[in-house]
Amino acid sequence: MSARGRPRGFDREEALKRAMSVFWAKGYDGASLTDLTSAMGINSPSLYAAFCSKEALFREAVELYKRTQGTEIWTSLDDAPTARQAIEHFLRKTAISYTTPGMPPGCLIVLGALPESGTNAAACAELREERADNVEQLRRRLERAQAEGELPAGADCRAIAAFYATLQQGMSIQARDGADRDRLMAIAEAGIAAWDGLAGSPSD
Amino acid sequence: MSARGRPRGFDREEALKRAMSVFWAKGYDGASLTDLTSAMGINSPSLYAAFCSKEALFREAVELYKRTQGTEIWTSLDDAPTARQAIEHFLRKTAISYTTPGMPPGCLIVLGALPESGTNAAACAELREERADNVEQLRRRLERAQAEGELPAGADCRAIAAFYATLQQGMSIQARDGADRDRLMAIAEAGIAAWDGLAGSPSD
DNA sequence: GGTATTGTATACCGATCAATACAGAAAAGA
DNA sequence: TCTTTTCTGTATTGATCGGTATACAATACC
Repeated sequence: MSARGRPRGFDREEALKRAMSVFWAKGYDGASLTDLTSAMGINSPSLYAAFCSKEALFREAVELYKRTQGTEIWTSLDDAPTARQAIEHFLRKTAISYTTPGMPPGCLIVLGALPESGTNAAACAELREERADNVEQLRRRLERAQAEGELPAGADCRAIAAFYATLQQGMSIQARDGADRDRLMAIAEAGIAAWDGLAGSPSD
Repeated sequence: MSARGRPRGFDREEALKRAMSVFWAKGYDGASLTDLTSAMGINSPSLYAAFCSKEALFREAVELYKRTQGTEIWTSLDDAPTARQAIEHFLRKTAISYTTPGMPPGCLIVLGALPESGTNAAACAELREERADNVEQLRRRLERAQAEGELPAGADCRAIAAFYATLQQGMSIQARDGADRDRLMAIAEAGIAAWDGLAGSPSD
């Protein structure tokens, strides 16, 4: 690696981690450069030299978030032997992840940038795509269960996937509103109790 | 009425209606005074003379929203003869209200101001209280059903209420993400299909 | 008409926004 | 040592933020 010139005086990964926390807590628009730089312990020129722009920094923060936060929510989807167990893990891990001590409540992907809410067209579009991806992951797991005979052929996997994704997104708002882990877990358990009604009798 | 002085040159109610639309579409922080005044067709001094401040205008906009938008969602709660039918109406009216043509998708109460997301401590607190009120309304209806014997004595009304409120809040995000009425209705139907699992076997 | 009262339009306030110009500091290569 | 390269701190950019001072216009009361 060509390490010409003055070496960087801060840990890029650590600074990114702190930027992620700020975006997570305040959203893209709510996180000012002053918020970011003071949390990262650097000045704005250093931020722009290392991350190009607020938007690029946000993109990297989202990548870091996906890589490090609540990963078990999605890995357990495919690992669980049945779709029912997959959904159980999905909801319970969500309840736990959204109330991690020392971390902002709720999910960066869900709360980080609502569409049409600000100047952040790119950030909005990126998060919306992530959310759409999440619904797809759920749908694929349910269709697998359908192929394996766990779900009846008539089950509307698309609707059930949207249902659980919607519930999870609502849990972000609940967490942000102050719901503690027990309260979130009770919602998760209700979602699990809902499974039989959904898997058994698909809506017409 | 003391109509001393120069009469107001615009319709206050109409201007408030337009302000509500702007807040609804962009949220408290996302709605700039320029957005508001240009939508309302007035200049900022007129806005401040009529509504005192952005925060007070937002408060009035929220009141107007509660008074005019999706009222059937909540009136049908008490009107429906059974809790099951109440929840059916609740979810279906939500799907319809959140995708009203010509109106911003989703709900102002849910999307208007996320906690910790900006400079709007008062606006956040107000909306959070509204959301908590909504959960309470659901809980009261379920407890009534419990008293009437529709729900078993062991049912966790608080958890079921939180579950449906959470689902509804998630539907706001789905709507804002572009889900059309059919898609939202499919989620609502899934929520209805979930009822039996919830009402029959309360989570331990 | 004259005065008091109230609304409107223009132009502006200090603060903050995201983003940079610039100069000095710290390293590598010659 | 000297040049080149890159990073850092200070100070600043133009734009926009929510909110107003001021002058003028339009009405009611007298």
